[in-house]
Amino acid sequence: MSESEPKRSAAVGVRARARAELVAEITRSARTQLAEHGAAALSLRAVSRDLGMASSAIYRYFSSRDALLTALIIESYDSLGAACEAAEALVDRGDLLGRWRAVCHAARGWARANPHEYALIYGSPVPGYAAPDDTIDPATRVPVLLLALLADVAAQREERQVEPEPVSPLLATQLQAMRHVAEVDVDDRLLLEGVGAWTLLFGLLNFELFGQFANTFDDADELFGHQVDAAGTRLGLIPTD
Amino acid sequence: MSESEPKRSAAVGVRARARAELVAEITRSARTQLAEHGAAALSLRAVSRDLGMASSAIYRYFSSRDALLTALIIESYDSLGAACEAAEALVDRGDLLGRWRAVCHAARGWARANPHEYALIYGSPVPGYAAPDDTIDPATRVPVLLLALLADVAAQREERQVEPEPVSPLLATQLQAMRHVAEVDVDDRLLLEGVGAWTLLFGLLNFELFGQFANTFDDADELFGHQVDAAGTRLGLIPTD
DNA sequence: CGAAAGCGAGAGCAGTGCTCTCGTTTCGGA
DNA sequence: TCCGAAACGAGAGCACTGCTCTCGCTTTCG
Repeated sequence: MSESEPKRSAAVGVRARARAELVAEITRSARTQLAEHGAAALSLRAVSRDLGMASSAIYRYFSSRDALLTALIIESYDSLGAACEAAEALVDRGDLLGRWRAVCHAARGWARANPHEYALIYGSPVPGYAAPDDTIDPATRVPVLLLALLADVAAQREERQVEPEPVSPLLATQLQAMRHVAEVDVDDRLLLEGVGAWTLLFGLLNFELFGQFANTFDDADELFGHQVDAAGTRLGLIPTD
Repeated sequence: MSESEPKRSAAVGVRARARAELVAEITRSARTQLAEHGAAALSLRAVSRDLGMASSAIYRYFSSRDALLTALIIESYDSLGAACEAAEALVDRGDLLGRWRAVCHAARGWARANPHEYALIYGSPVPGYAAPDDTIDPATRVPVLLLALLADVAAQREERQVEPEPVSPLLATQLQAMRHVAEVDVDDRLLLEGVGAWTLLFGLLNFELFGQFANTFDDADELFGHQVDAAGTRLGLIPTD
């Protein structure tokens, strides 16, 4: 536990400290490269040149290019999640539609400001790439945020009677597992509507950022706002309360 | 295959014929590589080795790796479009929900059968890559198919009065441009609903194929069917007619 | 104090996209 | 029919990549 007798009390150890700093510097340089030229152009050698060290030295800190990419993926998920959470937290808790809108527009704002990071996490995965377990937690931040919102929707309209959606055993199990992730209680119907809204949100972002809207909705501001509001209506969110 | 017609042969030219064949062989080999290892692993040198020719010779037929990729993109769009069109054509014209379902499930079937091709056209684009004009036409096959479906929806329910959706001038212009692509007449409200359905469809496919549903909807069959039917309901499609 | 582990540099390997040159083959106009 | 021009394939070469291995040096720790 405690090293209570360091002769020369060198805190955490000069080597460990240097290591942490170098890991941070490497990811910082890599993040810059990612933002400027995209994940495909991320080069370990370019990072090493940027830091003035031999390319082989990078491997003391990241076992492979994929490992570095994984670190960037985690950072990106966290960055997006933080942006959405921050925007949503600013809205009055009772304004459910406002909270939904805030999440959507924050996600879009982040994606447009960081297109390469967005493509890294929501675009085509690298062929041989298997997402390590470290990535699934940050990846769930936005879904968890939406699940909490759904729970508040369910709570707010609890007096109204909703007839249950008939779902198959498999789908029911999957929905139950989804509830378990965020520890919320939402009926099947609303949960399915939420999955649809979540999917639509990132479908819109994919189309806009990956060029599928090109030549038609080059300016997707209003289309996005309309679709988000329509999805909000489907979730039972009403303008003011 | 008789070469006893010197005039015809001369007209086509042995060299032009060889060229066309080689272009076809190169794309065939490249398509195999793409299907097996993904776009990132597509190597001009590997293609040249596969065909038993020097790597530099490839450049007589494709000016760059990107040019080859563009050919594969066009092929993929056409393949997906053809699959959807074929499936949709099998359904009775009056069964609008059936046609919508057919398109969606055909798209999903194609995407799952050709995941790398799907990632190539609906995943993150190559950073410096600008889609040539040749690609936009094949890319519109599925949207055009859906627009035709929407037009039939509008025609079938023409008696029912729909109050117009208030849209801004910009959005109205964009929707008008969209109508122009497929030469159909669909009111703003239905058109917006159609864009949402189209976006949701590929949002679902992206999530499923790119791993966002992992650990939750590993088997997305029923979720997909449910979301597709829900979108169909929103479009005003009813089970049977 | 001395062995062990961590570290950085450099050389090297196999692979990539792409360019250039150099003979050869084919085409098309005179 | 002939001959210059264009198309072509092969090979060498350049600059770059991820990654491995070895070799000294330094920090750590028993």
